[in-house]
Amino acid sequence: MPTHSAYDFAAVQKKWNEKWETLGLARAEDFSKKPKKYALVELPYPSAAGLHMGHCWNYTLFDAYSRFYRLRGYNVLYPMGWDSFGLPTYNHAVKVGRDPHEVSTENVQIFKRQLKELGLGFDWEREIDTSSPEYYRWTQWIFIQMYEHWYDSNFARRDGGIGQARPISDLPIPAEIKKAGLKAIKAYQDNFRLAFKAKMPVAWCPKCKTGLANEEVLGDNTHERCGTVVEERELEQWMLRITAYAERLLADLDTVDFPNGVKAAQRNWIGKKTGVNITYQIVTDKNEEVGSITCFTTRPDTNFGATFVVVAPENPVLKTIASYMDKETLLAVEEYKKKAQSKTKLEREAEGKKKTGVATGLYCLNQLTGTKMPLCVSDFVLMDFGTGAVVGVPGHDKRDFQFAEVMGLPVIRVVKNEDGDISEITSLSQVQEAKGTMINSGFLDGLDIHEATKVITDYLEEKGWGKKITMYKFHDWVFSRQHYWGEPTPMVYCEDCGWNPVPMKELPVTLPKLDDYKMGEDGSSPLEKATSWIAAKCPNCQKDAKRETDVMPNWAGSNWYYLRYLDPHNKEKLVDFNIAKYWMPLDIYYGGQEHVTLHLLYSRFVYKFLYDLGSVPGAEPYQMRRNHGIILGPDNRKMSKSWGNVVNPDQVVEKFGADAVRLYMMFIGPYDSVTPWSEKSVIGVARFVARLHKNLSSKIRMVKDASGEVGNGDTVGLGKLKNKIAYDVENLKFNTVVSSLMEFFNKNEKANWTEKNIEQFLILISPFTPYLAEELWESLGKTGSVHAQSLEIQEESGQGVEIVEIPVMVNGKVRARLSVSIDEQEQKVVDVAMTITEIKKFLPDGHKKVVYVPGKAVNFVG
RNA sequence: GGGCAGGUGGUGGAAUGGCAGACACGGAAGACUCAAAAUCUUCUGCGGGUUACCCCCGCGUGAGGGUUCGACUCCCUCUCUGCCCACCA
Repeated sequence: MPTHSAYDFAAVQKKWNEKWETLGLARAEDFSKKPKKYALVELPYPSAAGLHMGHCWNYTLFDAYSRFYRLRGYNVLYPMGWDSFGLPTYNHAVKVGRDPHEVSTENVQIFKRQLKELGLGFDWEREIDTSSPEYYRWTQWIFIQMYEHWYDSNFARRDGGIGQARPISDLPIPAEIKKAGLKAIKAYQDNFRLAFKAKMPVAWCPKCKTGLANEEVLGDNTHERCGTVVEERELEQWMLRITAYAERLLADLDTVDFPNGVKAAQRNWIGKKTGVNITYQIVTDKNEEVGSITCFTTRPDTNFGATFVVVAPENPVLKTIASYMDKETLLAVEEYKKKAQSKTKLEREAEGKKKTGVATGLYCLNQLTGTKMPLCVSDFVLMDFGTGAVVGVPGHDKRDFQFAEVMGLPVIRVVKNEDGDISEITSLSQVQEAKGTMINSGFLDGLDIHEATKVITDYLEEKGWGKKITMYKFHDWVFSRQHYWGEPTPMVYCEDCGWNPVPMKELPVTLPKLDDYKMGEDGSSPLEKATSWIAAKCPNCQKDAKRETDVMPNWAGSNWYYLRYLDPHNKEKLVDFNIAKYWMPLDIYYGGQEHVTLHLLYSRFVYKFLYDLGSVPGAEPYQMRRNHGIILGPDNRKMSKSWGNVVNPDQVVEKFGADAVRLYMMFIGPYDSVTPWSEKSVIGVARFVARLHKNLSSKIRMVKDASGEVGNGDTVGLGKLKNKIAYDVENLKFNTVVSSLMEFFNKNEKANWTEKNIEQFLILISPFTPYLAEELWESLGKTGSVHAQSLEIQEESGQGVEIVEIPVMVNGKVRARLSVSIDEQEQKVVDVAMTITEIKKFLPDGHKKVVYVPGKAVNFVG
């Protein structure tokens, strides 16, 4: 029931939803001569629960944005699609015993209905669905391209940069490999392919029964989707060599307009560090040499203070020296290994304070000092960073100090603090990590630590003890999932020929329908039971072979979807190059903070790869990125079923009308804020919509009765309002768009409006309240849709003399106001200002100075 | 531990270095009504003065300093909150 007026918004919405369906108002035109604008919101994951408020918020803001730019004469592309592969749909389908294809199709229908009922004008002719074979054919194509390319980091690129993906056939093969035959050549090539298979320890979710990428495992060691504590398993997995693109992913961040936080997060995620790999010989207590260990360090300057070496329990070096360790020690190492693999966040935090470890009984030789450093094992050293081994400098690294304390290892000071302190280091608080000059360090003594780092690095390289190295924190991307609802990996395994890609003309490899979609109890994919689907011919020798049963992760389809909107029905190519050239890069990409290191980084990688292939026109897909905020529940907590504070979009649209909900989405706060839903505030904008309807309806009646002659045109500032809103929309300040509209209407509600004023006002509000504007446009007797009009915005310049009211201040305190022409002479303004009674009252007898800023302020200083 | 973003009324939030608190919610009073809802009108940062009224004065954007004729805005120090990453060598 509408509660605020006689405005029957439900009927109006129904009427226009039906009419708009056929008009194609949001159609974007390839190669149009109008300026293009490609605005993208992250495509949703369609779930049975329907849209949540966050979707409504994001999509409404950019619907308004798109409509506004269309009115301003832009060729706007604002598309929508479905990221429909993924675990939630699969899990839901299995739970209710149905085919995920059907469940997914139904969910899409729910979403589409809801989007339309909010008046969101997407270009539906470009709709895509990542789980449709026509779409994932190209996801598979990208995978095969990666398989058939390697990264030549010395290749001179056409844009002047260094490093490019090249066909695997261009990979130089060493002579001895060539001699060894085809199998050896293939094995060699496999080491360089951008998509390759490798045995990897992989996080395994026992609930979802699938392997996960590191990125899908949260800090507390749980699966981000279901919250289950993950285990670790070794599996043969497809990997994508994203690390090959690390430098370009870093460097090109400078060329795009992303928020600082996003750039910082990506840099941090890539985690580039330069340092030195130092190799130490491992010796027994009888100085028998039994092996060697390489440690990565960013602080070689402190190496004179090194007193021990610690390796991760998983470090393979331990196997090679196992025969020199006693049984007890080996058992202890095994314990640490298990612990390292199943630690929760709480356990890690507890151990952050107290470290434990075990000494192997072996030693590493510090060539600098000639001392024997005990070789220890501890789980505070991580296998997946650096070399999985650390040289311990307890005097100048807090973790090393804690470890030394527990293990009773010596602490040597090699850096003099800035305050000159050179006392013995006996407590954690004395451990100085960042500043100082070298002491007790032979030829380094007296050098600043940064200078010392350079000197020692060169020295170590010269001696052959160490090697300068650049390290990255992130890893190649595990691209296999052991479940059903994803893109089949288009690879076939032949006993004789090994892995080969499915020929292009046979794509897509479609996901087979099954009788039973449940996971096997051992965690095997239901696809493994699809024997007739698995059976394939080897693309190379035509013998019987088997399909890959692992599917791709849910990021696979969403990595490149924005390209398919450009050319969604192309059967020959992923996207036509010239169409891509017209639309790319995206003008703005609006999405969630949670995607900045996953989707946003990986999709940049995929785009760069496609750029190397010559399939797309530029090196970066997103010219501008903005992150959306979060709408909390009315109780200021994150909306969640468990709190019972979820606000349902359907219900609020029914209660307040789509226009009011849209306006509230704009009005709720800055586009990137975290702010609670407040039904009280919805009432405010609903009142405004009702007032607009009532008041403008009667104005329209008056104008029509008097044949357009009644208005005397005393509307104040419609031109200024247009400029203000244009500025606000450009800067995504949607909340002040609404307040400006309210302010204008409050001022002019009772004025007489000319027909022209009403017309212009309706066009102006149409992006924000599309139904109301269209309805009133019709009752004004206008032909065509209000959304197909153009909005004239006058530039500020050339308007003649502008009068502004400026504050007149005495000693910085406002005492009066004064209306002046913006280009009035200073002396004249000051003279007038001095005659104001208020000013005379406060002006000291002999004021020293007057500051006049034209159009801004006058300030008398005493 | 690192990174990023913030701190403005009772609430959500406005403010290219130039009138702090726009706009809205909530609240108060009044109009309409048998009454209520809805709607409309006026007031609403804090403290004080004059309080018959117009008004007048002081204080105020997390704290402290700095730059400036002038600072919510720029700089420094500190503090608190939120988010992200984190035994990253």
